[in-house]
Amino acid sequence: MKYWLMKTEPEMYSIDNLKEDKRGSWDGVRNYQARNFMMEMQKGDLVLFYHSNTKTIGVVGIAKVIKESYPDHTAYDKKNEHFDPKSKKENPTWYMVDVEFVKKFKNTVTLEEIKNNKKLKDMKIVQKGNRLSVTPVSKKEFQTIVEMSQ
DNA sequence: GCCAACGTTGGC
DNA sequence: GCCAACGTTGGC
Repeated sequence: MKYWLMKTEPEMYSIDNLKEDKRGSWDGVRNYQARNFMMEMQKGDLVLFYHSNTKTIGVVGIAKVIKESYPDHTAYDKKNEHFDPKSKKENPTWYMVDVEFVKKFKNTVTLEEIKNNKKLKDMKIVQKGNRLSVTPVSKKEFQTIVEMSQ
């Protein structure tokens, strides 16, 4: 089993939205590296749910992959903000996965706390200038984050 | 295939 | 709202 971190802006879609919906499709990813990571995801993989671009930045909870990558249909929809004319149904450019709500942390593990933890210095989100919305996380890093949330 | 211009992301 | 750091685009 693998572990991941996925970023979202809570104004757009927060952990509370996922909790309410129980499950959600992670569509709209239009970055090749992030897409490639999504295509590696397997059913049962766990995801650190990260809030960016907000007051309290950090990991707010856990989600689980329940459907492995499949073509992102929002790329074909002209009215969708993520429409991409280059993505063809015969040969899709973009993919998405489905995730399920697992838990919301009692305490958000903030970016500041992550930065201050030497064990987490290799995480992509603490390295400067990283803008990837989907990144792999090691088992150790995942467990450390979970411990920090308690 | 290079690279300048432009757009986006995301922390502050 | 600013701006640094990237990714993407398009002219040559």
